[in-house]
Amino acid sequence: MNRSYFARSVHEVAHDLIGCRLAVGPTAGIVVEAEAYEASDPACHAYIGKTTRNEVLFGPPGYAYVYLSYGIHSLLNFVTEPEGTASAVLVRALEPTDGIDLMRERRGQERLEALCSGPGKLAEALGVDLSLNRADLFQPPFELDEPTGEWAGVEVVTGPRIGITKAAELPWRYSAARNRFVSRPWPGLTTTV
DNA sequence: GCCAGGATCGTCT
DNA sequence: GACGATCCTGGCG
Repeated sequence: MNRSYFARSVHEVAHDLIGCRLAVGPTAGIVVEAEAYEASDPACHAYIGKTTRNEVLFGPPGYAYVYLSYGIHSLLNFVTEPEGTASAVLVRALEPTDGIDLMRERRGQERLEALCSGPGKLAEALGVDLSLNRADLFQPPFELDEPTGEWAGVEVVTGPRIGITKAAELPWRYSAARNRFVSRPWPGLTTTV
């Protein structure tokens, strides 16, 4: 994987990230849920124009956008599309694979399903905080790899995004089908390939 | 199992 | 001064 992977449509990237392996330091997991936020989208932080906080969204792709939600949780995004076009993929859930004991320690939770099944949870489990805002996804501590083995060609389903009030009806949430680590299961999903 | 409530702070008006 | 791209706990059935 290289930087041009992120220079595509935010929707393509969000879809294709499902099944990819994301490592941050000694912890890692498979991406099983992600959401797309594009510049023309009222729910996107870039919608209001460039500010100090969202500046990285307007820059080149393949960088991390991390911000604080509800004053408590750090949320991890990947900047997509060419420089000048502001969009990002929110990483919403992982299936844990590496450093699981460390994740348990950081999260204060034992259940495997409770470690990375939500954007705030996975950031805490991976040790992602505001200091990683603007970090290059192609440099340590990040490591990203395309799907291998059973994850190659995994079935992806789409549905409405979660936890937003603006443009909540757009089906820009992507997740692995039949996966118990997604942040929230739902009935009647549309299946894509 | 479901729901209500509270924690907590950077960012923007 | 208000508002979140959230999470956990406790109460109730």
